[in-house]
Amino acid sequence: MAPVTRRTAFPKVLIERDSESEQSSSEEEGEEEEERILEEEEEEDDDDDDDGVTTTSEKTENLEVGSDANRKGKAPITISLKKVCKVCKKHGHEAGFKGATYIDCPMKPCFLCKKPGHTTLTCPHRVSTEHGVVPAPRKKTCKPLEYVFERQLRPSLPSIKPKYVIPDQVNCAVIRYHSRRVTCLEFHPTKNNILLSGDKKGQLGVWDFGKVYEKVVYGNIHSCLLNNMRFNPTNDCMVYSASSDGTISCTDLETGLSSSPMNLNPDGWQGPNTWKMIYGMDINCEKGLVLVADSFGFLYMVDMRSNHRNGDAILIHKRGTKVVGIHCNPIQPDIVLTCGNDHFARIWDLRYIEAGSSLYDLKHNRVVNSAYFSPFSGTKILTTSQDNRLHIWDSIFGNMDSPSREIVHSHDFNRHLTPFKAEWDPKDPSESLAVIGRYISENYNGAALHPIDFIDTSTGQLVAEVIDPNITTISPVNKLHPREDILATGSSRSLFIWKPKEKSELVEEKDERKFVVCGRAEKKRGKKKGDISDESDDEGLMSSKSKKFKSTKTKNKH
DNA sequence: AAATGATGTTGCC
DNA sequence: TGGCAACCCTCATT
Repeated sequence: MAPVTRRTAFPKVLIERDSESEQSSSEEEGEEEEERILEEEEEEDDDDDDDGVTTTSEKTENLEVGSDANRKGKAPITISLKKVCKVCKKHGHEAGFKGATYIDCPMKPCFLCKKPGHTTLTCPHRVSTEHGVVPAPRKKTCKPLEYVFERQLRPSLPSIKPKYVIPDQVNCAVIRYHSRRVTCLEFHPTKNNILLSGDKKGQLGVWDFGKVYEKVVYGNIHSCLLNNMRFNPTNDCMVYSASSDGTISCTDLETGLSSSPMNLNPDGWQGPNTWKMIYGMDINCEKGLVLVADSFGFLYMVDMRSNHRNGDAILIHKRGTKVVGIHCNPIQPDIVLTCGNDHFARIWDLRYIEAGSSLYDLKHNRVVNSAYFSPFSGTKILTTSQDNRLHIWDSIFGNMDSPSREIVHSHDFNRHLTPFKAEWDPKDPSESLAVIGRYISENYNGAALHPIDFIDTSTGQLVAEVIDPNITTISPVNKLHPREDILATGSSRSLFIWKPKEKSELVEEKDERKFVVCGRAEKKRGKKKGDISDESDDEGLMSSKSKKFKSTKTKNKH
């Protein structure tokens, strides 16, 4: 199945319920113009605001609003003839959704690439994703050749770069499984159909998506944000979890019992200046250590045999700043990658670690949400930064002074979302495919949807953008299965399992997807639009799907 | 259907 | 250094 690319995606999806939805299609934009009643005259702002920004068509629109208001004869106080921008509060333009397309405030820098002078709609990185790719100084061209070189170093690589298999069809889902938004996901290391999920409330979910209906939620392990989970590499049923409550928990999935090998807030709440939160966590299996970092820049270690803290805390990032990620190198687990709010990702050698002993400091312009070594060789590093860029460092073909590639991508989250993290496909032998949810929405035939992007980090190209018309919320949490072609997504409070569509194309009328609805959503079954729980909606999904299949081949290049 | 609140990072003073 | 306001394409609830 040829993966879809941006701008050509899903042109044939028909969202049948959309006629009754709240967003008007682009033809109906006119009715969204509003009369603004203001208490003061704004006449003199006219020239300032319009300078170089407002187009003549906008002025015409303003006139129409005014005359429209006059016609209706509503003018109790003063009617401004202008639009007011919600973003910059200035007059003469508006920002916000027009149908399913968001119009940026022209006074602000581009929401995607953060550069001034244009808006997201006209951003070069949006029109062609390859504009977002900045090649390394020592890595100019010759992509196939690079692959040959890389193969010489790593003979296990297949002789031809394999084609990516993209899980792009929702196979099953648990709707509103958690009572708060999902914060992290983890597949079981040996049982292929078990997915663990953590949420903002600290609850741990265990879902058998093979049976779909089999699910458990543990509510008493943590008291707030469950930020990270790792399985004990020597014992499949033990899971370590890190939380903003300052504890590390170790939970036995067979008995449901958990212990707390570490608590960084033993004296309870003494105010925000002392409350420690744990975000980053990873396991060094060679040493049998759980590595953990807090929100004040310190690293801790927990011995897995004794289940007790080991040694002193070590300052690894700027004092007082949050460390959000830890990752041990897959080949040499003593080499550790950390990242945090001090705008750095840092590489350490666990054998000689002390404050300031980092081997490399990888500078970013903003907070670094995540940093991961590539899954097989560990020679590449993929980071996600709040400057709306993915960075790839390549220790063989590049150097560590600057990233060998920067890819502009919208993942600049607001505070209410779980941070986006680009993650490697653990099955891709070429160590180039990565998955990450997209913040900014795209207009897909009248629906504003937030896709999940598959990016070839070696070229910067968008390999696929995955959507389902029923997932209207942003999907910041994504995990690719370690062995199967499966993607798990956490979007708001729901979980989704995606599989490739090649099989469903053969049996297109037989939809085997299953949905389970939890919590309060059940009361609203069949009433609320966008709820994929009830049967009529599911049929709607199927019909839209089959229509999509019948016309997949048409390409309308933008 | 508009208002509300939860809430993290940043930059300015 | 700390306090505070601004940020502004969320989501679910009332």
